[in-house]
Amino acid sequence: MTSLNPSQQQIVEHMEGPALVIAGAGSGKTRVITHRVAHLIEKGIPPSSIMMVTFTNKSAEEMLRRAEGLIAKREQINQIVSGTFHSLANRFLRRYAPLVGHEHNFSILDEEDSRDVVRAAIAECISKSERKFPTAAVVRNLFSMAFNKNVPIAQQVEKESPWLMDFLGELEALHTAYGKKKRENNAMDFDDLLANWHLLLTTKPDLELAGRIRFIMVDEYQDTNSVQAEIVELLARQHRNLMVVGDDAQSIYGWRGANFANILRFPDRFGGEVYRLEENYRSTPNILALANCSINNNTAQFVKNLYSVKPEMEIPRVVHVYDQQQEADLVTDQILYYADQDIPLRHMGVLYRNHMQSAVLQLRLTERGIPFMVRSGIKFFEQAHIKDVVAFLKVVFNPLDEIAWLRILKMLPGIGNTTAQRIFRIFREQQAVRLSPDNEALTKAVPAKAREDWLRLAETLKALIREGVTPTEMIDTVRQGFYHDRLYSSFDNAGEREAELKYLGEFAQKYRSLERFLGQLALVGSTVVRDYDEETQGDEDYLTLTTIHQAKGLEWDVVFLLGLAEGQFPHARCLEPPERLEEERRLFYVGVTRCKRYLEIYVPLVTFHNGMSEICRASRFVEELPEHVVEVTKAVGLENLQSRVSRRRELSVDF
DNA sequence: CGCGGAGACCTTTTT
DNA sequence: GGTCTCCGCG
Repeated sequence: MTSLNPSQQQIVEHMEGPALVIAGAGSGKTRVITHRVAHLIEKGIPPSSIMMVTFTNKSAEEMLRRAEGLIAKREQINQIVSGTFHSLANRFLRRYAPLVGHEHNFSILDEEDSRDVVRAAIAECISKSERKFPTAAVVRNLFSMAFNKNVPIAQQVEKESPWLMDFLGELEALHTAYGKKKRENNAMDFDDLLANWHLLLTTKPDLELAGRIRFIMVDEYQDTNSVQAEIVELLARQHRNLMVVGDDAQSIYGWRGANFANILRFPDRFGGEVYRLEENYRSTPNILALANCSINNNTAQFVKNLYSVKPEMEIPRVVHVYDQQQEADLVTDQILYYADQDIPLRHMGVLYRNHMQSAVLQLRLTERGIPFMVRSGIKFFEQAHIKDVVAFLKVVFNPLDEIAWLRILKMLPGIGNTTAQRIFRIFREQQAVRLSPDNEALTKAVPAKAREDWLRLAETLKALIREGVTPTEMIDTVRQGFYHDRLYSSFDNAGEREAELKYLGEFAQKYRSLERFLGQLALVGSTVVRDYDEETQGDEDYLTLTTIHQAKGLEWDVVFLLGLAEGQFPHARCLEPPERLEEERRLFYVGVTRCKRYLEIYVPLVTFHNGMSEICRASRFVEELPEHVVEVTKAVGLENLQSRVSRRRELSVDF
């Protein structure tokens, strides 16, 4: 599609007031937004007064990439206020942090860091009682859920985790302690970014951002939670030029508080035009038929009439396979088959429900020499050695970052949790000391065993705080100096890890300031995954592997959907209540509608569960499809497998 | 108080 | 298969 159709054009030219765009998969949602932004700029609206916001990093990247294709002037693109809610919150708060009780150089806690802070708070304020207190992970998750749904802790516990009712008092005390600790450490977690942004917009409506933004475009509006929706409303309060775009059928973040009722409420709250886009430009009619049949099994879905403008093509395939190994084999074969048909690898995507489902395939692809890029999986920047080195940069940036300090201190032999905390406390009391640990009071707290390494640490830190040191230089300094021995003594694959640290240094070259680099790492980096194939560089052709959640907004000619087994997809935890299951079905819908031409769905007979193989049934999402929309095949040798599997199971042989 | 080993426990999806 | 927790030794 090269030009806009009339209904898209109409939306693009919609100049004033609120507008809601309800648009099906493949109907050009993001396209409408980017064209509209280009249109506004053409009309002379300053780019710096236009905001494009969305929920995930991937869609934010995609949005900006597409805008680049439409707007000639580089500096105009750079001026557009564009990103995820979290990245925009970060930008805004860097400037105004003192108004919410933080310094400008606040740290951003990732999920693991947050858990550590919660753990520390538990240790401090909950006495070891007879009762077994929930783990830090459970507590943190609870806090986050309550925030995302915008309800008090008590209500969240009562509704979703009644087994924690006994701990209600402790949990509330802990929540306070957690907040206090974050303030002491000059740190915000992901939720605080939004909460504080929201707070500023409410209490200081005259701050720069809200007034300057005249046009707001929100993509994937069905994925916003109530806090995000309110932020948008507050930003648009003055000029009311708010356009939200979404598709209730693609709402897949309900589990973290997203509420597609936000879409429904929009006309009541804002009024304005409602547009619908139902023409699908992406998929063949055969794929859409499958998608429509599937989504019609949802009762809480608005009927949508997606129709394709493309000619009929191949029927989507459902392939029954034995297990993940065979699945990986067959998918690899098919990838090579399509490659022979002159379909480049970059037009093929492999999608799955959870990261682990891709592990076997990654191995197979490597063996067969197919270059690929994992868009989501093992989180590269969250591995221990990466975090170890980054901790040094964090304390340079924010000397109050307790988590990072403790991490560093505990690397010294003879220093464990207790000593590390004692040292940190002394350090914090003597604010003036800042980054020079070769200080008397501190040195006294260091056990003799660690004395030598302590001096080396002091030296390293001194080198890092010199004026004008770039993030890359810092990383290299730590890697070659202080961290080198530790790396080789504590990991058996130290060589590999060192190579990854070198890569981290290269990655950091894009960032001159520590603030930008650390921000990137915390907000975007956690999902950036390094390409596994070393040769996958630059413009080389590679296959994409991704979770369905992160595939939203993307499209491929060939799509492989893996692991359509009951319990995996839909996931065992999402069978109840019905809303959960319907969200899973929407997830399937999202996966299917990523595909332009050739869709292959794989159904394994055996899956892994708790380290054991288990027979499972085909996913209901496949079973409930009418015969005419798919072509079902069984992998070679599968005919007798059912009985073979049952027999093995009786003998309880592990296979 | 650090540290290593043994055992329990969970392993959805994202910022 | 990997992380988190607990326990006992030095």
